[in-house]
Amino acid sequence: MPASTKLSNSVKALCFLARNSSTPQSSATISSSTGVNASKLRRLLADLAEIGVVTTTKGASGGYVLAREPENIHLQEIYCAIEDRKAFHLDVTSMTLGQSDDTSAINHYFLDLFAEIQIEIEEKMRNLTLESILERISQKD
Amino acid sequence: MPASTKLSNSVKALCFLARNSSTPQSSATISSSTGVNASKLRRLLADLAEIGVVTTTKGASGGYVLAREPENIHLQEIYCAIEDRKAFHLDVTSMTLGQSDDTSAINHYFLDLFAEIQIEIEEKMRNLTLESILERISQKD
DNA sequence: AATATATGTTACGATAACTGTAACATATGG
DNA sequence: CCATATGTTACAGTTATCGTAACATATATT
Repeated sequence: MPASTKLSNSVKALCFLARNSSTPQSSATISSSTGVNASKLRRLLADLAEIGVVTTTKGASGGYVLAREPENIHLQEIYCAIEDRKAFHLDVTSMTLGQSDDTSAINHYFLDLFAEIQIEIEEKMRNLTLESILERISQKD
Repeated sequence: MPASTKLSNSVKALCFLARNSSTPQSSATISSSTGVNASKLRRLLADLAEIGVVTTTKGASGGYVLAREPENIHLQEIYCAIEDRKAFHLDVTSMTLGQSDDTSAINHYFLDLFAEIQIEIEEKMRNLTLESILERISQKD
């Protein structure tokens, strides 16, 4: 799953949990409401459990519960938890041997540039909380 | 080709042209120096010719020449010329029918967010000229 | 005018990524 | 003991990417 899809799918699940916080919600329940495949949800929520965004309980009447208030959950930590490969797919073709110095210098240049952009994106996401997203999606225009 | 790869490949070609500006350079020549496939170079350079960044001449001893000074060429226009599909691959899974309002609202939320990020990236690239890249890659640390 | 050279464009097979789903081990409440 | 849920792995179908080849078009050069 691309980083962006994982991120939006995670937020879909977390928003559902925020709105159904009285009892644990199973991946099947979340799936039928959000439309995201249950297996994929489990994979994402397992990662989010590791960083303490949700708590999980197995067995009958188990499921997922939001572990923190929505205002204390921000996109950046979600992104970091679910994303293994670095970056938003801003890749430069891997350097091949025997090319000119310029070519590898330019590769480095763009790797640096993309890393910089990556940091700015994460900085932006650090200021976006689940709370703010819930507010935003609640107001119908 | 992903946008980021197209961009770096374009810059590789343009840097080569900037450093060999006395005569037209063929795609084959640029390819052997940069390591980028000649066909792909022609595809990219054809787009760059349309926006007047390079001029092309066909036939014997023809090829590509930089049409402007490197300080008047910036990354944003290169990016826009070569990129057909929008955005740096910050996609949200296409919305499926029959899902909850929240789900589609969240899709919209991320589409907006990614569009915003996209604009910021382009803004950043507008300030990066070919000249500045040439300077940067010339200084060996 | 003929020819070699170069661009512009399309097509194609091979490789890799993504999608959706299934399957199953592990754990736990009733 | 068993139904239910998570955690994890695997797999086939589809889609995207990659590198390359091929060829039509155009044009210097001889």
